[in-house]
Amino acid sequence: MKVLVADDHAIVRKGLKQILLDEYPFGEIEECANAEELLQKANNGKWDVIISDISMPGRSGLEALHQIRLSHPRLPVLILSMHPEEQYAIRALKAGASGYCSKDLAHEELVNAVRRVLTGKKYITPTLAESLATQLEEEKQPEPYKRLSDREFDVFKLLSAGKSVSEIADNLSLSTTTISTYRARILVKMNFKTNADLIRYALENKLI
Amino acid sequence: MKVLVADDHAIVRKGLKQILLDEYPFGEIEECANAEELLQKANNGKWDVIISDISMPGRSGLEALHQIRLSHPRLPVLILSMHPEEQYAIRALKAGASGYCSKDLAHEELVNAVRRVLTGKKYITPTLAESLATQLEEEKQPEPYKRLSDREFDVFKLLSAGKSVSEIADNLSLSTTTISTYRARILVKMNFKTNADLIRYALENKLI
DNA sequence: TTGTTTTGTAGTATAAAGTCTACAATTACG
DNA sequence: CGTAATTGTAGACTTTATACTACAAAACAA
Repeated sequence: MKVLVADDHAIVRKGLKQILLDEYPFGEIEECANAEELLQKANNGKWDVIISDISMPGRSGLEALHQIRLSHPRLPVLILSMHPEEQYAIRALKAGASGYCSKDLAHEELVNAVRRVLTGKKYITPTLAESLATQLEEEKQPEPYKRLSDREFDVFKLLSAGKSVSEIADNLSLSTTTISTYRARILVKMNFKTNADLIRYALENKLI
Repeated sequence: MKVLVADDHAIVRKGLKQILLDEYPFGEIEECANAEELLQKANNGKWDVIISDISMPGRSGLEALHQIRLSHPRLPVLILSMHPEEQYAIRALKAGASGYCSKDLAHEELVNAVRRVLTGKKYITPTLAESLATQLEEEKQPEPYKRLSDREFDVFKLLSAGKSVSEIADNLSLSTTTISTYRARILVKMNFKTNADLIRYALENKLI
Protein backbone atom coordinates (compact mmCIF):
# COMPACT_ATOMS: atom_id res chain seq x y z
CA MET A 1 0.00 0.00 0.00
CA LYS A 2 1.82 3.07 -1.24
CA VAL A 3 0.17 6.41 -0.77
CA LEU A 4 1.34 9.87 -1.71
CA VAL A 5 -0.16 12.62 0.41
CA ALA A 6 -0.06 16.29 -0.61
CA ASP A 7 -1.19 19.21 1.49
CA ASP A 8 0.40 22.49 2.40
CA HIS A 9 -0.59 22.11 6.04
CA ALA A 10 1.87 19.94 7.92
CA ILE A 11 -0.76 19.11 10.48
CA VAL A 12 -3.14 17.80 7.88
CA ARG A 13 -0.44 15.69 6.28
CA LYS A 14 0.42 14.22 9.63
CA GLY A 15 -3.22 13.48 10.34
CA LEU A 16 -3.76 11.79 7.02
CA LYS A 17 -0.64 9.75 7.39
CA GLN A 18 -1.68 8.58 10.81
CA ILE A 19 -5.16 7.63 9.71
CA LEU A 20 -3.75 5.68 6.81
CA LEU A 21 -1.14 3.96 8.94
CA ASP A 22 -3.82 2.93 11.41
CA GLU A 23 -5.58 1.21 8.56
CA TYR A 24 -2.59 -0.05 6.62
CA PRO A 25 0.14 -0.64 9.22
CA PHE A 26 2.64 -1.69 6.60
CA GLY A 27 1.74 1.02 4.15
CA GLU A 28 4.29 3.39 2.79
CA ILE A 29 2.98 6.91 3.10
CA GLU A 30 4.93 9.81 1.71
CA GLU A 31 4.21 13.51 2.07
CA CYS A 32 4.51 16.53 -0.20
CA ALA A 33 3.93 20.10 0.83
CA ASN A 34 3.15 21.66 -2.53
CA ALA A 35 2.15 20.91 -6.09
CA GLU A 36 5.67 20.86 -7.53
CA GLU A 37 6.79 18.27 -5.06
CA LEU A 38 3.65 16.33 -5.73
CA LEU A 39 4.29 16.21 -9.46
CA GLN A 40 7.86 15.20 -8.99
CA LYS A 41 7.14 12.42 -6.55
CA ALA A 42 4.14 11.27 -8.52
CA ASN A 43 6.45 10.59 -11.45
CA ASN A 44 9.18 8.67 -9.74
CA GLY A 45 7.20 6.22 -7.66
CA LYS A 46 4.55 3.65 -8.30
CA TRP A 47 1.81 4.72 -5.98
CA ASP A 48 -1.45 2.99 -5.36
CA VAL A 49 -3.27 6.21 -4.71
CA ILE A 50 -2.65 9.92 -4.35
CA ILE A 51 -4.47 12.05 -1.84
CA SER A 52 -4.13 15.73 -2.48
CA ASP A 53 -5.46 18.99 -1.18
CA ILE A 54 -7.23 21.04 -3.81
CA SER A 55 -5.74 24.41 -3.01
CA MET A 56 -2.07 24.77 -2.41
CA PRO A 57 0.34 27.62 -2.92
CA GLY A 58 1.84 27.96 -6.36
CA ARG A 59 0.31 25.77 -9.00
CA SER A 60 -2.92 24.48 -7.61
CA GLY A 61 -3.84 20.94 -6.81
CA LEU A 62 -6.14 20.97 -9.80
CA GLU A 63 -3.37 21.77 -12.19
CA ALA A 64 -1.20 19.08 -10.66
CA LEU A 65 -4.10 16.68 -11.08
CA HIS A 66 -4.23 17.58 -14.72
CA GLN A 67 -0.57 16.76 -15.20
CA ILE A 68 -0.86 13.52 -13.34
CA ARG A 69 -3.80 12.50 -15.47
CA LEU A 70 -1.62 12.89 -18.54
CA SER A 71 1.27 10.80 -17.31
CA HIS A 72 -0.63 8.29 -15.15
CA PRO A 73 -4.13 7.96 -16.51
CA ARG A 74 -5.26 5.20 -14.19
CA LEU A 75 -3.70 6.29 -10.93
CA PRO A 76 -6.50 7.14 -8.52
CA VAL A 77 -6.34 10.65 -7.14
CA LEU A 78 -8.50 11.57 -4.22
CA ILE A 79 -9.02 15.28 -3.81
CA LEU A 80 -9.34 16.69 -0.32
CA SER A 81 -10.91 20.01 0.36
CA MET A 82 -11.77 22.31 3.16
CA HIS A 83 -14.87 23.38 1.37
CA PRO A 84 -17.74 20.99 0.96
CA GLU A 85 -18.71 22.97 -2.09
CA GLU A 86 -20.11 21.94 -5.43
CA GLN A 87 -18.04 24.44 -7.36
CA TYR A 88 -14.84 22.80 -6.23
CA ALA A 89 -16.09 19.25 -6.49
CA ILE A 90 -17.34 19.60 -10.04
CA ARG A 91 -14.08 21.11 -11.11
CA ALA A 92 -12.09 18.40 -9.44
CA LEU A 93 -14.11 15.59 -10.96
CA LYS A 94 -13.96 17.18 -14.39
CA ALA A 95 -10.20 17.37 -14.09
CA GLY A 96 -10.20 13.63 -13.57
CA ALA A 97 -10.23 13.19 -9.82
CA SER A 98 -11.36 9.81 -8.57
CA GLY A 99 -12.99 11.27 -5.56
CA TYR A 100 -13.66 14.38 -3.58
CA CYS A 101 -13.88 14.50 0.16
CA SER A 102 -13.99 17.29 2.63
CA LYS A 103 -11.53 17.52 5.46
CA ASP A 104 -14.16 17.20 8.12
CA LEU A 105 -14.63 13.59 7.17
CA ALA A 106 -14.49 11.10 9.99
CA HIS A 107 -11.48 8.91 9.51
CA GLU A 108 -13.48 5.75 8.94
CA GLU A 109 -15.07 7.58 6.07
CA LEU A 110 -11.72 8.59 4.67
CA VAL A 111 -10.53 5.02 4.73
CA ASN A 112 -13.73 4.16 2.97
CA ALA A 113 -13.05 6.70 0.28
CA VAL A 114 -9.57 5.36 -0.27
CA ARG A 115 -10.92 1.84 -0.59
CA ARG A 116 -13.44 2.89 -3.17
CA VAL A 117 -11.07 4.77 -5.41
CA LEU A 118 -8.60 1.90 -5.20
CA THR A 119 -11.16 -0.29 -6.90
CA GLY A 120 -11.57 2.28 -9.64
CA LYS A 121 -14.82 3.68 -8.35
CA LYS A 122 -15.60 7.31 -7.66
CA TYR A 123 -16.11 8.71 -4.18
CA ILE A 124 -17.97 11.86 -3.28
CA THR A 125 -18.21 13.18 0.24
CA PRO A 126 -21.70 12.44 1.59
CA THR A 127 -22.69 15.99 2.42
CA LEU A 128 -22.16 16.84 -1.21
CA ALA A 129 -23.39 13.82 -3.05
CA GLU A 130 -27.00 14.82 -2.81
CA SER A 131 -26.81 18.44 -3.80
CA LEU A 132 -24.41 17.50 -6.52
CA ALA A 133 -26.85 15.08 -8.01
CA THR A 134 -29.59 17.67 -8.13
CA GLN A 135 -27.22 20.20 -9.60
CA LEU A 136 -26.14 17.96 -12.39
CA GLU A 137 -29.78 17.27 -13.05
CA GLU A 138 -30.53 20.97 -13.20
CA GLU A 139 -27.72 21.42 -15.62
CA LYS A 140 -30.01 20.09 -18.28
CA GLN A 141 -32.33 23.00 -17.66
CA PRO A 142 -31.48 26.43 -18.97
CA GLU A 143 -28.78 27.63 -16.68
CA PRO A 144 -28.60 31.24 -15.61
CA TYR A 145 -24.88 31.20 -14.93
CA LYS A 146 -22.25 30.11 -17.35
CA ARG A 147 -19.47 28.08 -15.89
CA LEU A 148 -16.27 29.87 -15.06
CA SER A 149 -12.99 28.67 -16.46
CA ASP A 150 -10.39 27.45 -13.96
CA ARG A 151 -8.41 30.65 -14.18
CA GLU A 152 -11.52 32.70 -13.80
CA PHE A 153 -12.44 30.67 -10.78
CA ASP A 154 -9.05 31.35 -9.22
CA VAL A 155 -9.68 35.03 -9.63
CA PHE A 156 -13.21 34.65 -8.40
CA LYS A 157 -12.01 33.08 -5.17
CA LEU A 158 -9.49 35.80 -4.54
CA LEU A 159 -11.93 38.56 -5.37
CA SER A 160 -14.53 37.17 -3.07
CA ALA A 161 -11.95 36.94 -0.34
CA GLY A 162 -11.68 40.68 -0.72
CA LYS A 163 -8.37 40.82 -2.54
CA SER A 164 -7.76 43.78 -4.79
CA VAL A 165 -7.00 43.46 -8.48
CA SER A 166 -3.36 44.33 -7.96
CA GLU A 167 -2.96 41.91 -5.07
CA ILE A 168 -4.37 39.18 -7.25
CA ALA A 169 -2.14 40.14 -10.15
CA ASP A 170 0.77 39.88 -7.80
CA ASN A 171 -0.37 36.63 -6.36
CA LEU A 172 -0.85 34.96 -9.73
CA SER A 173 2.01 36.78 -11.42
CA LEU A 174 -0.18 38.28 -14.12
CA SER A 175 -0.71 41.85 -15.17
CA THR A 176 -3.40 43.86 -13.46
CA THR A 177 -5.25 44.33 -16.70
CA THR A 178 -5.41 40.62 -17.16
CA ILE A 179 -7.05 40.28 -13.80
CA SER A 180 -9.43 43.05 -14.71
CA THR A 181 -10.35 41.19 -17.83
CA TYR A 182 -11.04 38.04 -15.86
CA ARG A 183 -13.07 40.03 -13.43
CA ALA A 184 -15.14 41.53 -16.21
CA ARG A 185 -15.78 38.10 -17.67
CA ILE A 186 -16.76 36.74 -14.30
CA LEU A 187 -19.21 39.55 -13.74
CA VAL A 188 -20.81 38.98 -17.12
CA LYS A 189 -20.99 35.24 -16.73
CA MET A 190 -22.45 35.38 -13.29
CA ASN A 191 -24.61 38.32 -13.98
CA PHE A 192 -23.14 40.46 -11.27
CA LYS A 193 -22.56 44.19 -11.32
CA THR A 194 -20.05 44.72 -8.53
CA ASN A 195 -17.52 42.96 -6.36
CA ALA A 196 -20.01 43.27 -3.57
CA ASP A 197 -22.40 40.98 -5.43
CA LEU A 198 -19.61 38.55 -5.80
CA ILE A 199 -18.66 38.64 -2.14
CA ARG A 200 -22.25 38.29 -1.13
CA TYR A 201 -22.64 35.30 -3.39
CA ALA A 202 -19.50 33.70 -2.06
CA LEU A 203 -20.53 34.25 1.54
CA GLU A 204 -24.03 33.03 1.03
CA ASN A 205 -22.76 29.90 -0.62
CA LYS A 206 -20.08 29.43 1.99
CA LEU A 207 -17.35 29.53 -0.62
CA ILE A 208 -15.14 31.44 1.74
CA MET B 1 0.99 16.54 29.92
CA LYS B 2 -2.72 16.91 29.32
CA VAL B 3 -3.87 18.58 26.15
CA LEU B 4 -7.33 19.30 24.87
CA VAL B 5 -7.54 19.62 21.12
CA ALA B 6 -10.52 21.19 19.35
CA ASP B 7 -11.09 21.29 15.62
CA ASP B 8 -14.01 20.40 13.44
CA HIS B 9 -11.79 18.55 10.99
CA ALA B 10 -11.11 15.02 12.12
CA ILE B 11 -7.97 14.93 10.07
CA VAL B 12 -6.55 17.98 11.75
CA ARG B 13 -7.36 16.63 15.19
CA LYS B 14 -5.62 13.43 14.34
CA GLY B 15 -2.60 15.26 13.02
CA LEU B 16 -2.32 17.42 16.09
CA LYS B 17 -2.70 14.49 18.38
CA GLN B 18 0.02 12.62 16.58
CA ILE B 19 2.42 15.52 16.63
CA LEU B 20 1.84 15.99 20.33
CA LEU B 21 2.21 12.30 21.08
CA ASP B 22 5.47 12.22 19.19
CA GLU B 23 6.71 14.92 21.52
CA TYR B 24 5.03 13.81 24.73
CA PRO B 25 4.72 10.04 24.47
CA PHE B 26 2.92 9.77 27.79
CA GLY B 27 0.71 12.76 27.20
CA GLU B 28 -3.02 12.54 27.45
CA ILE B 29 -4.53 14.14 24.38
CA GLU B 30 -8.26 14.50 24.08
CA GLU B 31 -10.24 15.73 21.10
CA CYS B 32 -13.36 17.82 20.64
CA ALA B 33 -15.10 18.44 17.37
CA ASN B 34 -16.94 21.66 18.20
CA ALA B 35 -17.10 24.55 20.60
CA GLU B 36 -19.76 23.08 22.90
CA GLU B 37 -17.76 19.97 23.45
CA LEU B 38 -14.71 22.08 24.02
CA LEU B 39 -16.38 24.13 26.73
CA GLN B 40 -17.72 21.09 28.44
CA LYS B 41 -14.44 19.23 28.47
CA ALA B 42 -12.52 22.33 29.38
CA ASN B 43 -14.54 22.55 32.56
CA ASN B 44 -14.27 19.02 33.77
CA GLY B 45 -10.60 18.34 33.36
CA LYS B 46 -7.41 19.97 34.47
CA TRP B 47 -5.58 20.54 31.24
CA ASP B 48 -2.16 21.91 30.78
CA VAL B 49 -3.03 23.55 27.53
CA ILE B 50 -5.87 23.85 25.04
CA ILE B 51 -5.31 23.97 21.31
CA SER B 52 -8.32 25.13 19.38
CA ASP B 53 -9.29 26.02 15.87
CA ILE B 54 -10.57 29.53 15.52
CA SER B 55 -13.55 28.82 13.34
CA MET B 56 -15.82 25.96 14.12
CA PRO B 57 -19.49 25.34 13.51
CA GLY B 58 -21.84 26.61 16.16
CA ARG B 59 -20.29 28.97 18.64
CA SER B 60 -16.95 29.99 17.33
CA GLY B 61 -13.62 29.19 18.82
CA LEU B 62 -13.30 32.81 19.84
CA GLU B 63 -16.46 32.74 21.85
CA ALA B 64 -15.39 29.53 23.50
CA LEU B 65 -12.09 31.17 24.30
CA HIS B 66 -13.93 33.98 25.99
CA GLN B 67 -15.82 31.57 28.20
CA ILE B 68 -12.71 29.64 29.08
CA ARG B 69 -10.96 32.86 30.05
CA LEU B 70 -13.69 33.54 32.56
CA SER B 71 -13.58 30.19 34.26
CA HIS B 72 -9.88 29.35 33.84
CA PRO B 73 -7.95 32.60 33.61
CA ARG B 74 -4.50 31.05 33.56
CA LEU B 75 -5.06 28.08 31.31
CA PRO B 76 -3.06 28.62 28.12
CA VAL B 77 -5.12 28.49 24.95
CA LEU B 78 -3.36 28.25 21.64
CA ILE B 79 -5.47 29.30 18.69
CA LEU B 80 -4.99 27.54 15.38
CA SER B 81 -6.13 29.04 12.15
CA MET B 82 -6.19 28.34 8.48
CA HIS B 83 -5.76 32.02 7.80
CA PRO B 84 -2.50 33.71 8.57
CA GLU B 85 -4.49 36.90 8.79
CA GLU B 86 -3.93 39.80 11.10
CA GLN B 87 -7.61 40.37 11.55
CA TYR B 88 -8.07 36.97 13.09
CA ALA B 89 -4.91 37.05 15.10
CA ILE B 90 -5.67 40.40 16.65
CA ARG B 91 -9.12 39.29 17.59
CA ALA B 92 -7.81 36.08 19.08
CA LEU B 93 -5.13 37.74 21.14
CA LYS B 94 -7.54 40.40 22.36
CA ALA B 95 -9.89 37.66 23.44
CA GLY B 96 -7.10 36.32 25.60
CA ALA B 97 -5.44 33.67 23.50
CA SER B 98 -1.93 32.72 24.54
CA GLY B 99 -0.88 32.17 20.98
CA TYR B 100 -1.91 32.13 17.40
CA CYS B 101 -0.51 29.79 14.82
CA SER B 102 -1.48 28.94 11.32
CA LYS B 103 -2.11 25.38 10.29
CA ASP B 104 0.73 25.32 7.83
CA LEU B 105 3.17 25.35 10.69
CA ALA B 106 5.86 22.70 10.59
CA HIS B 107 5.34 20.37 13.49
CA GLU B 108 8.57 21.29 15.23
CA GLU B 109 7.24 24.80 15.25
CA LEU B 110 3.96 23.69 16.72
CA VAL B 111 5.71 21.89 19.52
CA ASN B 112 7.65 25.05 20.03
CA ALA B 113 4.48 27.07 20.30
CA VAL B 114 3.06 24.69 22.86
CA ARG B 115 6.23 24.91 24.93
CA ARG B 116 6.12 28.65 24.91
CA VAL B 117 2.53 29.03 25.99
CA LEU B 118 3.08 26.45 28.71
CA THR B 119 5.58 28.78 30.29
CA GLY B 120 3.07 31.58 30.18
CA LYS B 121 4.56 33.30 27.19
CA LYS B 122 2.77 34.34 24.02
CA TYR B 123 3.35 32.70 20.68
CA ILE B 124 2.61 34.19 17.27
CA THR B 125 3.11 32.36 14.02
CA PRO B 126 6.26 33.67 12.36
CA THR B 127 4.69 34.80 9.11
CA LEU B 128 2.49 37.10 11.10
CA ALA B 129 4.69 38.19 13.94
CA GLU B 130 6.45 40.84 11.98
CA SER B 131 3.53 42.59 10.39
CA LEU B 132 1.64 42.33 13.62
CA ALA B 133 4.43 43.88 15.61
CA THR B 134 4.66 46.89 13.37
CA GLN B 135 0.93 47.25 13.46
CA LEU B 136 0.75 47.21 17.22
CA GLU B 137 3.73 49.52 17.41
CA GLU B 138 2.12 52.05 15.16
CA GLU B 139 -0.68 52.15 17.70
CA LYS B 140 -2.64 53.65 14.85
CA GLN B 141 -5.44 51.19 15.43
CA PRO B 142 -7.92 52.38 18.01
CA GLU B 143 -10.16 49.87 19.74
CA PRO B 144 -12.24 47.93 17.29
CA TYR B 145 -15.87 48.75 16.85
CA LYS B 146 -15.73 52.27 17.97
CA ARG B 147 -19.06 53.94 17.53
CA LEU B 148 -19.70 55.39 14.10
CA SER B 149 -21.17 58.84 13.76
CA ASP B 150 -24.55 59.07 12.10
CA ARG B 151 -23.18 60.26 8.83
CA GLU B 152 -20.56 57.54 8.92
CA PHE B 153 -23.21 54.98 9.54
CA ASP B 154 -25.18 56.19 6.53
CA VAL B 155 -22.13 55.64 4.43
CA PHE B 156 -21.45 52.33 6.13
CA LYS B 157 -24.86 51.04 5.20
CA LEU B 158 -24.54 52.08 1.61
CA LEU B 159 -21.06 50.65 1.31
CA SER B 160 -22.08 47.35 2.75
CA ALA B 161 -24.96 47.24 0.34
CA GLY B 162 -22.32 47.33 -2.34
CA LYS B 163 -22.69 50.91 -3.49
CA SER B 164 -19.67 52.62 -4.96
CA VAL B 165 -18.18 55.77 -3.57
CA SER B 166 -19.53 57.86 -6.42
CA GLU B 167 -23.01 56.39 -6.14
CA ILE B 168 -23.02 57.24 -2.47
CA ALA B 169 -21.75 60.73 -3.13
CA ASP B 170 -24.58 61.16 -5.56
CA ASN B 171 -27.09 59.70 -3.21
CA LEU B 172 -26.12 61.93 -0.31
CA SER B 173 -25.23 64.94 -2.42
CA LEU B 174 -21.70 65.15 -1.15
CA SER B 175 -18.40 65.14 -2.95
CA THR B 176 -16.76 61.82 -3.68
CA THR B 177 -13.76 62.72 -1.59
CA THR B 178 -16.00 63.35 1.36
CA ILE B 179 -17.35 59.86 1.02
CA SER B 180 -13.83 58.55 0.73
CA THR B 181 -12.97 60.27 3.96
CA TYR B 182 -15.93 58.75 5.71
CA ARG B 183 -15.03 55.40 4.34
CA ALA B 184 -11.48 55.73 5.60
CA ARG B 185 -12.72 56.68 9.04
CA ILE B 186 -15.11 53.75 9.10
CA LEU B 187 -12.36 51.34 8.17
CA VAL B 188 -10.13 52.65 10.92
CA LYS B 189 -12.84 52.63 13.55
CA MET B 190 -13.98 49.16 12.74
CA ASN B 191 -10.53 47.82 12.16
CA PHE B 192 -11.28 46.70 8.64
CA LYS B 193 -8.96 46.71 5.68
CA THR B 194 -11.29 46.48 2.73
CA ASN B 195 -14.88 46.87 1.65
CA ALA B 196 -15.02 43.13 1.62
CA ASP B 197 -14.49 43.05 5.37
CA LEU B 198 -17.26 45.50 5.74
CA ILE B 199 -19.66 43.51 3.62
CA ARG B 200 -18.73 40.36 5.44
CA TYR B 201 -19.37 42.04 8.75
CA ALA B 202 -22.69 43.38 7.60
CA LEU B 203 -23.78 40.02 6.31
CA GLU B 204 -22.65 38.16 9.37
CA ASN B 205 -24.50 40.55 11.62
CA LYS B 206 -27.53 40.54 9.39
CA LEU B 207 -27.27 44.27 8.94
CA ILE B 208 -28.39 43.99 5.34
C1' DT C 1 -10.61 18.99 -40.39
C1' DT C 2 -11.93 23.45 -40.66
C1' DG C 3 -14.34 27.15 -38.84
C1' DT C 4 -16.06 29.17 -34.38
C1' DT C 5 -16.11 30.11 -29.58
C1' DT C 6 -13.68 30.35 -25.34
C1' DT C 7 -9.64 31.12 -22.75
C1' DG C 8 -5.37 33.18 -21.29
C1' DT C 9 -3.00 37.15 -21.60
C1' DA C 10 -2.02 42.28 -21.96
C1' DG C 11 -1.75 47.40 -23.77
C1' DT C 12 -3.74 52.15 -23.76
C1' DA C 13 -6.61 55.53 -22.27
C1' DT C 14 -9.96 57.00 -19.05
C1' DA C 15 -12.56 56.89 -14.85
C1' DA C 16 -12.77 55.99 -10.14
C1' DA C 17 -11.01 55.44 -5.68
C1' DG C 18 -7.81 56.45 -2.10
C1' DT C 19 -4.36 59.39 0.61
C1' DC C 20 -3.08 63.35 2.82
C1' DT C 21 -4.21 67.60 4.32
C1' DA C 22 -7.19 71.18 6.01
C1' DC C 23 -10.51 73.68 8.59
C1' DA C 24 -14.78 75.27 10.71
C1' DA C 25 -18.59 73.48 13.54
C1' DT C 26 -19.87 70.58 17.14
C1' DT C 27 -19.40 67.76 21.04
C1' DA C 28 -17.25 65.65 25.09
C1' DC C 29 -14.49 66.08 29.07
C1' DG C 30 -11.90 67.72 32.97
C1' DC D 1 -16.15 77.00 31.05
C1' DG D 2 -12.36 76.22 28.19
C1' DT D 3 -9.70 73.00 25.75
C1' DA D 4 -9.19 68.63 23.33
C1' DA D 5 -11.27 65.40 20.37
C1' DT D 6 -14.68 64.34 16.91
C1' DT D 7 -17.46 65.38 12.94
C1' DG D 8 -18.83 67.20 8.50
C1' DT D 9 -16.97 68.66 4.52
C1' DA D 10 -13.73 68.94 0.51
C1' DG D 11 -9.32 70.10 -2.60
C1' DA D 12 -4.96 68.29 -4.76
C1' DC D 13 -2.57 64.72 -5.94
C1' DT D 14 -1.40 59.50 -6.36
C1' DT D 15 -2.68 54.93 -7.10
C1' DT D 16 -6.00 51.59 -8.80
C1' DA D 17 -9.52 49.98 -11.43
C1' DT D 18 -12.12 49.60 -15.64
C1' DA D 19 -13.50 49.73 -20.68
C1' DC D 20 -12.22 48.75 -24.93
C1' DT D 21 -9.28 46.47 -27.92
C1' DA D 22 -6.37 42.74 -29.46
C1' DC D 23 -4.46 38.34 -30.49
C1' DA D 24 -2.59 33.60 -30.12
C1' DA D 25 -3.63 29.12 -28.26
C1' DA D 26 -6.86 25.82 -26.94
C1' DA D 27 -11.27 23.71 -26.98
C1' DC D 28 -15.26 22.73 -29.28
C1' DA D 29 -18.53 21.97 -32.98
C1' DA D 30 -19.89 20.84 -37.59
